[in-house]
Amino acid sequence: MGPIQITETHEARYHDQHLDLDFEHKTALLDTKPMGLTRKEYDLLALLIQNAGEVVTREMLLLRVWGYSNQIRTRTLDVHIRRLRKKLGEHSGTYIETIFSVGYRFQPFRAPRLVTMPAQMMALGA
Amino acid sequence: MGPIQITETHEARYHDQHLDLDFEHKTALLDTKPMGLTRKEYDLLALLIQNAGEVVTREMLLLRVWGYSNQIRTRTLDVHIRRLRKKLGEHSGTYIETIFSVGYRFQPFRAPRLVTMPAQMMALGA
DNA sequence: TACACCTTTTACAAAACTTTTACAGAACCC
DNA sequence: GGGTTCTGTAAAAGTTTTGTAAAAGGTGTA
Repeated sequence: MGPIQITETHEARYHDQHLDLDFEHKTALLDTKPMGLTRKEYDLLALLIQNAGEVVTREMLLLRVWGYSNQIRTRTLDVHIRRLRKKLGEHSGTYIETIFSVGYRFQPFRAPRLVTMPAQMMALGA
Repeated sequence: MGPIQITETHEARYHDQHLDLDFEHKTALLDTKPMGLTRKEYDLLALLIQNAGEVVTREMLLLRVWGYSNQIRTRTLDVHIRRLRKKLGEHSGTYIETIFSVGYRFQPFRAPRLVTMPAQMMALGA
């Protein structure tokens, strides 16, 4: 397999049907209304969005948002995720996905979405 | 930010008519849909695929996926194989082969299947 | 200092995942 | 065929991880 070219483009904004982030001004709008995110909440959401579609590990989130190096045991990430989801309201389930024992993933809004079912349901052939 | 050059030394992906594994991102797609594998399920499938066409012994699987050294009696490998087969759906028979008293073998899709031979002879490379 | 607001921890509940158990069925060997 | 060993399977039991509410701890500011 040959060399891979990755071109990193740092978009200045994220935009979809409901959500707008301006990374330069650090503002977040949900259905045109300011989300009222705190600093940490914004940082967390921004990092997830900048990796939209990919899993971001807990380790990475704790490192990049909190500056925590490995092996620190804390639930603060979970609490912030919860508050983010709350502020995302009815869309939270559409946007922020939990990857068990790994981290979280932001999925851009685009209905209909590919299913990501809990593994056990899949195992049961649901 | 400019382009980044990454030179791959090992295969980073497996791909055939139905199945796609990205070993770097640890994702598995079956007919373009996420398989929803758990960590152990993924590790198991990845190890089999990385030895596609060859028998991987129970001993090796238990060592590499579970860290179990020899002489541990457990059925967890069998249970995980079963769950993998379930998630592989209709293709499971095509992909995962049981080698009696030896282990399992992953066969890439469309690989011509060798004639059924007493399993142990095959395992010995007969 | 007192207040308002944000962050982190604590403690427990709930969910997801893994392993064991128990037995049925298949493969193997005479 | 009959005995033995191994694998397939469902379900129970066990473990780990995440979700949540509430309390405690910080930080900035009037």
